[in-house]
This record gives sequence, structure tokens and C-alpha cells, in this order.
Amino acid sequence: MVTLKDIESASGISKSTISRVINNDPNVKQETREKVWEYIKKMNYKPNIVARSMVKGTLPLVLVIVGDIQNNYFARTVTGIEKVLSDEGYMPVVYNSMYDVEKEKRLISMARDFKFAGIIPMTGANSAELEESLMNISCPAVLINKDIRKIQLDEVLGDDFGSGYMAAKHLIDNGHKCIAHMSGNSESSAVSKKRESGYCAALEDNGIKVDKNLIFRGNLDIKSGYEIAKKIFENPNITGICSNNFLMGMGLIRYGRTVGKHILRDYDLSCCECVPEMYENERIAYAGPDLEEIGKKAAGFLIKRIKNSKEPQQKIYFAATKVYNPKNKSNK
Amino acid sequence: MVTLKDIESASGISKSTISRVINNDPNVKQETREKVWEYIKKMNYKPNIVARSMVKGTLPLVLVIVGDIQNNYFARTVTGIEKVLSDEGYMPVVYNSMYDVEKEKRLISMARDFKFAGIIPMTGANSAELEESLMNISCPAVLINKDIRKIQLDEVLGDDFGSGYMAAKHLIDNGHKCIAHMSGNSESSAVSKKRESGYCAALEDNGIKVDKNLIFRGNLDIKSGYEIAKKIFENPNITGICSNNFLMGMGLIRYGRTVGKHILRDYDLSCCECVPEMYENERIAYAGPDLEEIGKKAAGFLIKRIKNSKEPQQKIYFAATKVYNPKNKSNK
DNA sequence: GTGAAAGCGCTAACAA
DNA sequence: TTGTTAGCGCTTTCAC
Repeated sequence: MVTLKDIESASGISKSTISRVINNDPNVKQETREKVWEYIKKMNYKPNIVARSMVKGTLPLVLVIVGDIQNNYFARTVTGIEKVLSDEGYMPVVYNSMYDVEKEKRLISMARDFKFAGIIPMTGANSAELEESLMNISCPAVLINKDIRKIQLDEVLGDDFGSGYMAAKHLIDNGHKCIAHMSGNSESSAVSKKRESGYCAALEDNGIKVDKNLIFRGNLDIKSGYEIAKKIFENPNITGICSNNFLMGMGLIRYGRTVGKHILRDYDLSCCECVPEMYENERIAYAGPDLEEIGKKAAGFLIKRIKNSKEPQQKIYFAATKVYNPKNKSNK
Repeated sequence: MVTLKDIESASGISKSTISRVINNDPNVKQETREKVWEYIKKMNYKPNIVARSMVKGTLPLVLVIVGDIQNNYFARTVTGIEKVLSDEGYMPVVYNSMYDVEKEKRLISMARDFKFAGIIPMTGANSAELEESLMNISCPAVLINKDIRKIQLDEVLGDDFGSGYMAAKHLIDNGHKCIAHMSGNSESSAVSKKRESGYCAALEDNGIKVDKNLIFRGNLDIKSGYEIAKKIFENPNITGICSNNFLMGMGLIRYGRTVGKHILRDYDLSCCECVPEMYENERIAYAGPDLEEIGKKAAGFLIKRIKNSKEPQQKIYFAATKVYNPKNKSNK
């Protein structure tokens, strides 16, 4: 492995100057700069990231914790995060916690031990737990769709209340009166809670009384949508279903199949988040912010912090947009 | 951050000895050892992994590349890998390449730059490409279900031929004569190719002529199963479908739904790999090796290599086992 | 069984 | 604008 020292002896230019060139220090004569690059290329020099990190104190790694990467909500956000981070020379390390709070804690402390440069936790942990974990780690963090009080952090938020509201409103506009809501476990998912509030508000604003028996809670995956479906089908009055997220909607559809119900024909379904591209042609309405943009923004914030920006922390909200593919409307 | 030096001054024991204790060097008096641990705990000392890595030359990170983590085949294997690696103090870094060979190459070279300790590529790249990438990286690698000629590496293989054979045989045993096969793109997936051969062999062994028009190729995800379904439904003779993997089977089921076909009732479906736990009660037959065990074995091999084992490289084969949940057989 | 000293490859403060 | 020097925190000879 060729090191700075090797280039020093080959070129006669000191390590410091070479280091300056690599790190784009402006205080190097143009001529020297070019000569250095020549040698770097000729000798195929690659800086030793670990050695650099020892001096700097951190590795250019960023921990991204997601509840469940199979969940499109996370997957799309991660896509945005990855793009920005790798462009900036950071290596995103994405972990699936499966909403296991203990695992999330372990990961966060691992990030500390490994001297990660930053962390973007989109965890299942509630705010208090997360705050506690984050207190003990000194690296910058940016939150996505979390609500934290004690620590001052940059945050990027999608308008989840709006998503819930719009998703429910769509069903109301289609004439439904008895609308079920498949929700998350509200103590563990703030996002899900807000969407649920949006659903409730939409109903109330349109003169429909919120019936707690129409709100079914699960843990946001296919399996729990599957379980909830059983209960929904017991109530013949329900005609519209507002699913807190896409995966639960999937579970619903799957269970429907096993009992001979074709959800997308017999019911009106809308989701409080963007559906995967592949499903955009289905008769599923959905509302939500642009997740990839959210990811990009969050990663951008993080990099600023890593680079020691002293700007005051900020929160940015991304509005929800409702999407419905009309070409399938006729299926109804 | 408390360092060795701090413990040295606090305890009066030299850094070297403390380092020895941490690294379980037997040449330390029991008494000293205990005293050192006392200080380590009291002062809450955590070794600086980056500093250690600079001396050692590698970071305790292991790169795991998978084609598509949403694919249960990879997900289960990764579960096994993660268990073993984290028990041994390594941090697995899992990347989704989405079968993008260029991305895989970038990841492998990133692993080199970051001085990863090892790599487990379960990539979409074909053997030649992979070999080339692996040549340029000096860290240990263990292959899963790959076939490589030029380099000598440890390998863990599932019996994919057997899986394909058993999956198809199941349908034959159920009386089907016209059995479609949903396969992968054979030049990019060796696994898929072997399963396809198994399917062909099962047919031939049972006096059924292989009809190339019954083999439909896609790229192993839901979307392509969805597309292939359209073609399968055009052929009214087909009664059994042998899906190369589970995701394509999913796509088939989904498309069936949109045209009013209930695959699991109207057809007999079997997959050449284990299905996700959640689907184990469906009327889907499946055959394949225990993926988590494969992952564990691969990680175990890798750790041995990292620790500089000089044993000759080895290949291990995991046999496929057929599973079929009889309690749903009556649905037929 | 233990400590002193060298050095991993880099950056950064200080001199020149 | 450049070079010299001093570390970053650890492991690893080499003496003792």
C-alpha cells in the first residue's frame, strides 16, 4: 500500500504539502498542486481512511437506523439519504431494527464505539428512549419525523397529520360514511399517531363522528394488516378503509384473498403514505410527502453539522400531496 | 474520552500491560489482570476501535452485499450472518445492490478503501466480474452460492439443483403434466440457473418432455413475476407453476388477483426456496436449504480467515429439504 | 510478567 | 508557500 511517505520520497515534496493538496487546502502553489496530483495518480495513491480518521476523531460513516427496510416508507427515504451521503464521501450504514428498541440502543452505542461521524435514527423507539440514547452519543444527529424536546437537533418532518387527513378525506369525498382506520401502536410510533389524528380530524370536519371501534391498531407490517382484516370484515357497515401505512394495506388485501374478498374492488382503500411505484396503477389512493426528498434534506443537514456548522438548528416540514391515479377509477 | 494513558496514570500499570489484558494475552499475572479490569470498569474505558484498526490494518467491519434485501432468500441468510458476526465483535454492513453490477463494484472498492476486515458478496454479478473485483481487494471473502474458478475461496453452497428438482417433483407427484417454470435471467444468476436445471431434470426423470416455451425468464422480483403471469395465463394447459423464487411467485399471485384468478386455488404453486414464515401456512410448496444456517456457516468461515487460519479452503454443501404444510392440502 | 519505546499513516500547529 | 515536528490511541517488539 503506497503511503504519503512514499510519495514524499518519490517526489521530494513534503507529506504536509501533499496532504494539503489532497484536502484541497488553497494555500498551495498551483504548480506544486499539479505535480502532486501527477504523483498521486502515477503511484495510484489512496489515502488511508482509518489513519485519517484517527487524527480527525471520526470515521466517515453514518448510521441510519430504520424500523423495517421492507417498508417502502423507510426504503424511499433511505434512497435519498444514500444519494447525498455517498456523493459527499460518507458511507451510509443502514440497519434494520425491526422496531426492536433494545437493538436500536445497541446500534447507537456501536456507532459511538466505532466513532461514526453522524447518525440518522428513524427508529421505533419513542421520543424519551431515543433522547436518552442520543444523549450518550456525541456525534451529530438529524431526526426524521420524530418529536424530541430535551435535545436541540435538526429535524425533517413530513406532514403526517396532513397525510392522514387527505387519505381519509379522499374516502369521504367518495361518499363513504363508515371508514375504518388501520393504525399503528400509538405509543411507539409518533408518525402513525399523527396520521391517525389526521384521519379523525377529516371525519369530524365532515360531520362524521369518530367511532373508536373503527380504529384498529397493529404494528405496521403486513402480518398485522392481515390480522386486523379479520376484524374489519366482521363489520358489514365498513365500506372504506384508511390504512395508516402501505404494508398494513397489503396485509388486508392478502387476507381478503383468503376469504374471497377482493379489497380493491369491494372496498375503497387509501393509504397515509406514498405507495411503491409498482402499485401506483392500482386503485389505491394515497397521500404523503416526497420521501426521497426528505431523506436528501436530512442527509444534507447532517453533513452540515458534521462539518461543524454553527447555524441554529432547524426544522423543515414537507407537505403531503395526494395522489390518485384516475385511470383506474373506473374499476370502482 | 478515557484512553489507555489515563488508566496508566491512574493505576500505575503500563499501557502495554493494560493492552495485553484487553486482548487476552495469557502472559499477565492473574492479580494484575484483575486490577486492570477494575480500573477499566471504574473509569468506563472503551478501546478506541479506530486507533486499534490503524495498527492492525483493518477495521472490524464486514461488507455483505445482497441483490435485494426484500428477497427473503437474502434476508434469511443475512440474519444468520449478522448473528455470528456481531457475536464476534464485527459489525456487518449490509448493502442492497439491486443486482446493479456497477454498484457492487463500487461497494467492493469502498470496502478496500475503508479497510474492511472481510466481505461476503451475494451479488448479482456473474462469476467472471466478481472474480475480477475480488482480485483487487486483499481482504478475506467467503462466497455463498457462487461458482468461481480462478480464485481459491471458502464457499458455502445450497443445493439449488436439488431445490429446483424437489419443487418440480412435488407438482409432478400431484399429477401435473404441464408445469410452467418462472426462472431468473440465467446469465446473471447462477442460483437461478441451477434451480432451472433441477426443474428440467425432474421433468425428464418423470417422462415429461421439457418445453422451452414453458420456461419464462425474469429478474426474480415481484414485478417480473407479475409480468410473466400474463404470459402464463395465455396458456390454458398449464396447471402447475414452479417458481424459481418466492418473489416471482408473489408477483404471479398479485397479477392473478387483478384478472380474477386465485392462484393458490386454481393452480398448484411450488417455489424453489423457503418461503417467508408468514406464508408457511399457505398452499405453497417449497424446497430449499436452511438459509440462516448457510449464513452462519459463511460468517464462521470468514472469521476464521480474518484470524488468519491457514487451513485449506473448503466448500460446504447444504442439502435442500422439501417442506409442505399438509394442513392446507385439502384446499386443493 | 512488565515496561519503555517505536511506529501505524495521517493532520495540524508552528516555523521558516 | 512549504517543511518540520508533534501527536492521535493503540499494539508490538525488545529489554529487563
